Amino acid sequence: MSKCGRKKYMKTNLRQMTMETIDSQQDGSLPDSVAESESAHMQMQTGQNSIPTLAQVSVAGSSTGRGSPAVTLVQLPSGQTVHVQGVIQTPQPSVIQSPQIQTVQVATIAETDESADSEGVIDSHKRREILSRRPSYRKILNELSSDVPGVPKIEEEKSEEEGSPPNIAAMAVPTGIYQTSTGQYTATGDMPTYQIRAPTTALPQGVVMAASPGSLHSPQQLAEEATRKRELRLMKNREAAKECRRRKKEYVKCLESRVAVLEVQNKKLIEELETLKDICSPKTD
DNA sequence: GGGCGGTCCCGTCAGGTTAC
DNA sequence: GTAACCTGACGGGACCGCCC
Repeated sequence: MSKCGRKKYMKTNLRQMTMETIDSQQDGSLPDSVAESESAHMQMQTGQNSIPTLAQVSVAGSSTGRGSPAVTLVQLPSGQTVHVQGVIQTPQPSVIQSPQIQTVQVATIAETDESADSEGVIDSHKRREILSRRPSYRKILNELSSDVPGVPKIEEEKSEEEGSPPNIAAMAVPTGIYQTSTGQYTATGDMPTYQIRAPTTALPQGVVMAASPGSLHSPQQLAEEATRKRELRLMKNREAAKECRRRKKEYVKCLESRVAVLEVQNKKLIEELETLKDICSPKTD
């Protein structure tokens, strides 16, 4: 396999992994609505399907308020009711909660309502859903940031006329944003290069933004105009690609931190389950 | 030192999405 | 309807570490 072939193979794998992560969250495996079924969630998280129903769990009241700890009423087999403060305190939106979820839900409703539709139409819709592009990283993260205080908001890119000089790739990168799980980005290799690198994207000095089409007469002028337009388009696309990659990095980093949080939550839930088991189990003296 | 694998970043293209 | 924007995919270069 050639080098490029390898790279594509790895890139494809990475993409698949990312999409699998997204899928696994979109299919409801994350505690988006813990308050709805905490007992079921506990079993799901621990993977112990054989555990008999030890106690009936209900959540008292606090599911609507963000930040307020949920008090869980645990009804023991003996009839005794125990107040347990849950580990999960707020229904937290998934990191990749996005309009796409809504789209799928709408599609589901539509399918239900219009059950007389032909399967072909439904299939084409489903295919469309599957193939449709995800919302942009900025959109996803900005929606997140509006829900979750800890999530940084991706800044709107400032246009050159109002922002930094165009020949400096000044990006509002939070400290440590490039630190991945492997820590490779923290090395002094790539980051400074990324920030300091003088862009090769600046338009040639002679390139004017646009000439009025009416003033173009000769084929040479038309060709020059076409060249200018192409260079302008390439330059914009270059910048857009950079910005897109930056957002993607931020998005991935956000996912990673989300995973870390969920792992901690999961661990606490397991501990809580063990505690409840101890409480509920008959004492063998 | 040179080859090789792994990783990262970049520019470009193509095609989908969005805004007007 | 279309220009502008966004992003996946591709090809390529650079860098680093390992092995011979």
